[in-house]
Amino acid sequence: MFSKACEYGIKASIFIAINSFEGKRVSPKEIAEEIDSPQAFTAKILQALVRHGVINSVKGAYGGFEIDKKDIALIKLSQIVNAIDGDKIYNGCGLGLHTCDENRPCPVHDKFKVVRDELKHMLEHTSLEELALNIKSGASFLKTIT
Amino acid sequence: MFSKACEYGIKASIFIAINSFEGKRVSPKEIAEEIDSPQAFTAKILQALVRHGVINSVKGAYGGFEIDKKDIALIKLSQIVNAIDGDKIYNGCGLGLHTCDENRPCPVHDKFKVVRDELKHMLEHTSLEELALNIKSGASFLKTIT
DNA sequence: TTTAATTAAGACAAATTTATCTTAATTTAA
DNA sequence: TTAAATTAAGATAAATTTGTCTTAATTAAA
Repeated sequence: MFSKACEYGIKASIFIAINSFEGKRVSPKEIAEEIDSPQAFTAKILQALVRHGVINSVKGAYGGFEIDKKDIALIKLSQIVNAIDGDKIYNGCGLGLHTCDENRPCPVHDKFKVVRDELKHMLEHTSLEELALNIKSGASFLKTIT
Repeated sequence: MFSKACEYGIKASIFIAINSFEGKRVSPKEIAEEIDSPQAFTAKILQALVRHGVINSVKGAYGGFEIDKKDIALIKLSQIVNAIDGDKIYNGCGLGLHTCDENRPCPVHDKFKVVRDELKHMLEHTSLEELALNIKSGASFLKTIT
């Protein structure tokens, strides 16, 4: 469903959010350890999230990645997915037709639309805040137990 | 959402079904032309569909691919997707965790479940027959206009 | 039985995604 | 101002997916 890059991006954003609640910046190393992802690849994804304004980076000593506390509740999964995978999840045809719309639909256009609308709704209504709070409370987890 | 292989597999199956209604077998060449896909790659996917019993192949002169008429209404999209992409669409964790269940869910487990269940339901309740009939009636299309 | 037509299979190649490594640029603090 | 700590960027490599090509195996019909 999502690319690996997107999976890492979501998990990294959650971990950054958790730490930003406490005013702490985190490094790619910490992030990669906490979400069980390849560090250098994760760093690339963080760069993309910074470019898209989802997270902030501070260079130099005592630097790291962070998210403005007041933004955490406003950031939706859709923004993270969009920053990394683009909008193909919204606009792409289920069967890969270049143009697929009501006028000239692919065979699964209507059926696919229901599923995609559900996905879209989920992404647009799920905030980083609620995901981060669930991790903090122990209701969900960022990686498999070692 | 689906792999290219899966997209081609679905479109190919629909085209084969349409022709099987009329008792005609079709070749990989015809199929690839009709669904606008790379021929040799499509042939590989057809082999997988044959191995999984979704379609039949007949070698030699006057051979080609076909589907038993009586099966067309019974074949569901889920069988095609499963033959090509496996069951990861059903069992995989939205964030790639190796184990993700009610006991130890990933951050999007519940939210993702709703979307995946919708997709699963769609795939399991959409028959090759209805997709093929919609193409025949001109209500949907297998490729973009040239 | 032979030939022509066809799918099957496997080796290969290209493109994309995932992952790593090295160096540059920036920033804070001493 | 210098040094240390950090992210940014770009080159490279590995893995996977997508796509191609050649040859083998099979089959129907003449």
